[in-house]
Amino acid sequence: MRVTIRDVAQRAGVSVSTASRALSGARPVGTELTTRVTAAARALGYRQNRLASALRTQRTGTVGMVVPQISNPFFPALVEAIERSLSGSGRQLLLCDAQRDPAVEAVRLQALADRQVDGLIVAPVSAVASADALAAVAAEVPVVQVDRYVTDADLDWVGVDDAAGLRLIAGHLADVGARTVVLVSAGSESSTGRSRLAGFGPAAARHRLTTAEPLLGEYGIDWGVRAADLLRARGPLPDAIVGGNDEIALGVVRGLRAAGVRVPDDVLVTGFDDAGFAALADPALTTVRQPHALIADECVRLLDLARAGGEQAPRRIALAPTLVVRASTTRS
Amino acid sequence: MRVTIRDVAQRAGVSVSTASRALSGARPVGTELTTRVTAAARALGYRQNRLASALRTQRTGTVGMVVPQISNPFFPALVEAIERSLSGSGRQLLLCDAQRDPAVEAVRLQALADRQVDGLIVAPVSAVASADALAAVAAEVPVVQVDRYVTDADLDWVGVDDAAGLRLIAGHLADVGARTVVLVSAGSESSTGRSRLAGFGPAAARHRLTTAEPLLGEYGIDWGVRAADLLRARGPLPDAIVGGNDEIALGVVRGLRAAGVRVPDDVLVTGFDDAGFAALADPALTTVRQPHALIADECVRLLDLARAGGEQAPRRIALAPTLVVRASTTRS
DNA sequence: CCCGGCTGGGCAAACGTTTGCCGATCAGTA
DNA sequence: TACTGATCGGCAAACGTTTGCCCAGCCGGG
Repeated sequence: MRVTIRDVAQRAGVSVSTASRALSGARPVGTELTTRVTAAARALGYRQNRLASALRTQRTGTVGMVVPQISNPFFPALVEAIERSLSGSGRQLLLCDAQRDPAVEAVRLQALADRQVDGLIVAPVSAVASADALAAVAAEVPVVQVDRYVTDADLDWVGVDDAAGLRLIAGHLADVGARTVVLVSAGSESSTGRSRLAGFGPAAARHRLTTAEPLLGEYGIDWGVRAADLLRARGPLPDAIVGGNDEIALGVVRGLRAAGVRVPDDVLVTGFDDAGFAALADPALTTVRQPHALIADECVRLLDLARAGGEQAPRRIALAPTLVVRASTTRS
Repeated sequence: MRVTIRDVAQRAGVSVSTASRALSGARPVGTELTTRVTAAARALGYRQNRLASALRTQRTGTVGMVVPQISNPFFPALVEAIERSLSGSGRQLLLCDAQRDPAVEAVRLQALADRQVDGLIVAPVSAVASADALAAVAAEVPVVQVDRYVTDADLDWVGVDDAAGLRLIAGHLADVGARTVVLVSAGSESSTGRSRLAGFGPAAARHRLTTAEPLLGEYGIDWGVRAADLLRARGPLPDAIVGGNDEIALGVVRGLRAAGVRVPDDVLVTGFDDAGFAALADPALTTVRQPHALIADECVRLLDLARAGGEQAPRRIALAPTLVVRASTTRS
């Protein structure tokens, strides 16, 4: 049988309420009693039953998170950052995987809400198919979207400033002498695909880069490989290929290589996200690093704000990324 | 105010206990009442408060997991598998990151125990420094170790059969004509380092491979790079280099490349784990794939067993890996 | 007609906390 | 001395469930 606050109170010779107050500091308790209670607690090895506490206070000290797929290397980094950001205030992360399926995602969201999490951080699987479940759960508990967002829902969002990232890339490519660039990215099912596409044109124009028609598929290495072929079939290659994320970029590199095109000697390639393997790939990938820690902090801050402040206009926070130059755009 | 079982009972015109029994099926309830209760629950959109339920039943339907570092690409795959395995029985995973620090790990373990998780799945940070905290928490809740284990604690463990993995690698290397091999792995702080070292010699001998003195450092790409240099300094390279995990192997490839040694043309390299980037690397890495799903299922099974069966001798379950042959050992 | 057993509904007590309220004690002031 | 207010301990009621126990009703057997 675990030791309860009742045992502590008994050993300290005080009432349960006094013990509770002495331990939690909810109200001042005489110094002598306080020491007696804390001594008793230590002696007995008392540790609070968070469940009972949560039932009473309506606060679990737990934040739920749902990611589309944890094995997608972008998310572990984010999870880690959020876990760290939360642990600063003694909270825990309850993590779920949506298995890339909006139906699974809906179940997970409900399960987390049933567990009375204090807040929910969600990277929605789909910009449209995830909307209903997200809206439903947002009615019960503060929700912050991260990385991706659903359309038609007035929910907070925190992510990277895609336009800024593309400006960084365009600037860098211009610096190393590229004149013509083409974007290979994901289509508009995901919000990031949409905004990276939107940001590309202006960024290129700003640095006087000539662009060709973008190739839009899906985030994934396979699409990158295929896009490389399509690109070669289209005629002479551009000076640089801008990948919508690191996986696409890596696929492009692989596809070009298979055809005897060398990176970076014949064509430059850039990624987006700075997922773990971007540095490990060969050639190491020039990319744009998402500010994980900042994103995480911002998510947590918005959750706290939502709890404190009640209803407000949804906030959309786009944080500035940084450029990471590696071998894939460095001519030796 | 959320709708409680009380509201459901009221609307159905029955007592709270009947409502509870009708919904949970804990005891048979007349068919008419059952339908009335379920109809009321649906109409009101009732969803059980898991906290209250857990407080009463002493079962949270939540399993805690602590990993050394979620951004280490091996763990997301494991987390995903375990999450999936648990969701089959309607349970949730409460994930924590130990930030590679036994002290943080201890805090996380306690925090999970305080939240009354039904079980704990832990990949200990350190074979020795993690032992005390793990033993302490194991006194309160069933614990299963995964991947790594601590010495001097009688706790269940589930992981991969390192010896079998090395036999697969040795056999494959012998098949492709290698005669001399050397192991580059991690030292004995981690249990896997120890057992992979132990398995290497016999596996090589079985396939009549000549071995040289192993190089032992730590899991990580940097050590691989350094080891490649050490190896070259030592004299003529072996036919094949066996990495203790994929990161080391990739580091070795990089180190060799930098010195103008080609993989696989000049020397073969293998990894271990089949982390996500192993397939993405260039050359794609021949490696041994951990059976994530099996490991996950086994962890969950052991936890359930521990809850049901009470105290028993600790079980150590080593599951057979499979060989994945890729470019790093394929001479064209 | 009586009795025993079974079915199924409801009361109320838990689970381990927190907290509103009451009242006791004590110091300070008139 | 009496009164006021502040300080602080304790009682007991919550939080939302589940479940042990009791009891009513009913059926079948003797």
